[in-house]
Amino acid sequence: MEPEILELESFLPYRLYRLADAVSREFSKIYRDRHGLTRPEWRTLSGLGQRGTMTATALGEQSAMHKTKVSRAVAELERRRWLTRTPDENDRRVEHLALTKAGLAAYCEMVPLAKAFEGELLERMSAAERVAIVSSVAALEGALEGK
Amino acid sequence: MEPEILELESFLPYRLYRLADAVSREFSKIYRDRHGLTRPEWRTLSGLGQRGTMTATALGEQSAMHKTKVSRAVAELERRRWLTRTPDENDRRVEHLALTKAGLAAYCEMVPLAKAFEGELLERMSAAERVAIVSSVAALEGALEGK
DNA sequence: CCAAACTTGTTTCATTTGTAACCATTGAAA
DNA sequence: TTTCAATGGTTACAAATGAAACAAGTTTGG
Repeated sequence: MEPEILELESFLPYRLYRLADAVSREFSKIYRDRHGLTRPEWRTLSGLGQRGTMTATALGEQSAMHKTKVSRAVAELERRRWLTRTPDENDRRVEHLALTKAGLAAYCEMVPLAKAFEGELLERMSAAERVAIVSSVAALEGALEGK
Repeated sequence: MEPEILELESFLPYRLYRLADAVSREFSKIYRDRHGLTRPEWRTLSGLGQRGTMTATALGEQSAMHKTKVSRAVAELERRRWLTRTPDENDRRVEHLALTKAGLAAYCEMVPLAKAFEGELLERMSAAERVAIVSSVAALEGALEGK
């Protein structure tokens, strides 16, 4: 009997991973070249810039990072004096993180670059494709939920 | 002036990466639990199963892996006696890789599991969404090309 | 023919990552 | 209360990764 074949190039998990990896790699050049940030550091900066003040746990949830990544990213941004920690008054295990002026400046510099990157990508697609990518990513996320 | 905000949760590179990571992680359980394979090893097995015989360079191109990943994955599969190397007759730098009986058996066991995984995901989406995900991933890949 | 440039594939080293153990603190139960 | 499980966060260790140097072989241009 013929062995059943899997075509890797069109296998969804592979396809998706390769695309995301390529996009992420391309985008990472921006924050790497600009500020020497790693992806966890960029996400941390981004999360705090967006929300203002967050705990490490909240950061991990928002940006889908393991707590060790968060811990290390926060440590590095603190070393740069891009963020400060404020102990919670009621629960002494918790720290509230917030960007300093320098951190906020870096964030404000990055935001337009990030939007421009995303814009350039979307610009090269038709309007229908733009809708399709957003909605089908959501659909697939939903499909994965139940597994 | 208000600082411009980036909403990470809907930022395409993040969105895409998170989805691909989740899908890949879920799928990786299958080859990890079953055979203790890493992702590069799985891709190598998959490439050779699909194509029969390939060089390391070809494997890297097909499955978007850095040559060091290929090198290490091949070494591990060889250690397991899942593949053999045959020196090229004309160019002694090149080795042709092929699965052994044991390697092929593992591949044949994995293929239906992989297809079932993909099928279960797609099954949870509407027909329109299935079309949309495939075509919009292709469109985005195309858009990234030109960058 | 021969040196320089290039290709294939491996190895080395530094960095990044994930797992698990860990510390400190809190909340809940006995 | 006192103990025990759960939580927030860090650290230690092992594995995975990427960049760059490398060895071996091949091609090309003078």
